[in-house]
Amino acid sequence: MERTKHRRQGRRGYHHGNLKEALVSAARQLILEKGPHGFSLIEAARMADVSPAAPYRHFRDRRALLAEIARLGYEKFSDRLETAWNDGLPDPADGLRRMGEAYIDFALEDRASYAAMFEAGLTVSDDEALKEAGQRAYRTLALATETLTARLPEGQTVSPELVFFHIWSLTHGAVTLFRNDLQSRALKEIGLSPALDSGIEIYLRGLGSVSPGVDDGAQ
Amino acid sequence: MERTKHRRQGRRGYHHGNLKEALVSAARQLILEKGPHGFSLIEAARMADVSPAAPYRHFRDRRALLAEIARLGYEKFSDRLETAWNDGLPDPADGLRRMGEAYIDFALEDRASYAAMFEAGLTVSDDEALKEAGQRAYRTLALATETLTARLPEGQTVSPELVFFHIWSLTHGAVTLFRNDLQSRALKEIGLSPALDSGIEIYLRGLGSVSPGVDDGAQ
DNA sequence: TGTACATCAGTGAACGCGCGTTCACTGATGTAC
DNA sequence: TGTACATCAGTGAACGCGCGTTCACTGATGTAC
Repeated sequence: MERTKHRRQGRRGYHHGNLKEALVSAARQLILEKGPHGFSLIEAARMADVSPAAPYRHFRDRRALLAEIARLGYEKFSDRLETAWNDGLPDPADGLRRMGEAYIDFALEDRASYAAMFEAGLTVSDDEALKEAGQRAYRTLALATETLTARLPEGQTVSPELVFFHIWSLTHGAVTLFRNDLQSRALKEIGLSPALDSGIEIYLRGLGSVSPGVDDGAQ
Repeated sequence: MERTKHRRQGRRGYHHGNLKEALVSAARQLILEKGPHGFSLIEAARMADVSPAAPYRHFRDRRALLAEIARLGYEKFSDRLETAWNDGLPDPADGLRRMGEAYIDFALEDRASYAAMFEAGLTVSDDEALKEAGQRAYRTLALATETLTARLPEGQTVSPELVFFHIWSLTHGAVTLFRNDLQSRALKEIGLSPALDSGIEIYLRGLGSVSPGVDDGAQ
């Protein structure tokens, strides 16, 4: 088995067929195992049962593959966030809560993409398409917080940028700490999503967009 | 100059004198430039003007040097947090605010150590001393949130672990996003410390430990 | 339907590189007497 | 104060490794006629 090296186990022959996707998926798996800094193009090629030179037919270099994974991640991420936001209906606070959940779901389901997006050290200048995909996600998050702050009760004025920063920090931080096992046993049992949710709840109450002491924030 | 390689420019001769510290400090600089995954033992040795084998007189391997940096970082971090907390006087909320600032200050002043502590992928099982240093910082943070939740007004009950998680997530997330340039121009001008501070303020208000609408939380 | 040919998507060998680590060694230092 | 010697903290050469990337090449595919 091992010695009949090219006996098309999954391959169609000389041409792979959809090597690009196969490399992306192999890379994702490697990132999962070793982090975005540990993954290697050669190993991804090996996983796709292809020579080390083959990836260069589809990606300029190592970073380009990483950037592609990040880009695809941002697109999927944006889709989910937009769906969750649902134009802020019936209430911006509800939308925000749903986005928090969607954020967490994505980060946990697709750890590899999330890592490529936020831990790979890619820069906006790396890739135009990546930049645009990132901006789309950014705009979605920003829209939500702007809507929320615009509808705050009178007397309450907080800069939307600040609210954006707070909520995103809380969410991103929660994901990071949770993934790195930097939290208590008690918290593990509660689970990430409810733990973050209660944090957003408390924050929104502090903001004044939810009546204090009331669980369901629709008003 | 360049060719008279060993004409003691900072070196005392065959023996370095305090190579261990020199390596730690060189490694910190490298981590700053390339991140904890990019630093190499050989390059640190080169910076300390020493042969590639020399570090092995002081560190078991590459990870051990990284772990030492993380350990030293945790100690300094804990010192600062404990000072900031000041036994929760005059008020736990004040202590928490000061800790937030101390946290940010440390993370910004000593980016390299912070990266070694939270981004190097070191595990608790890597090193007993590292584990203990980390636990000390952890306990300090936990003590603060426990004290805070214990003194919450009647009717307000939130698990201390949750509060711990929220505040730490917010803080860690803020640091991470800020350092990775993932925030708006407006926010950069405000600065990290005030931006986080206002986030903690809002959260505490939501918790009920600060009267709503009042800036100074002493009651 | 068959053939010539351009193009595409692979191969596999090779390169140079920097790395982590080991090894036998040796110069410097400190201590016992 | 001087000497013998153990120990410490370096040297420098070498190893094997996996990596990113390039190159001339070639098999497979699709298209024009």
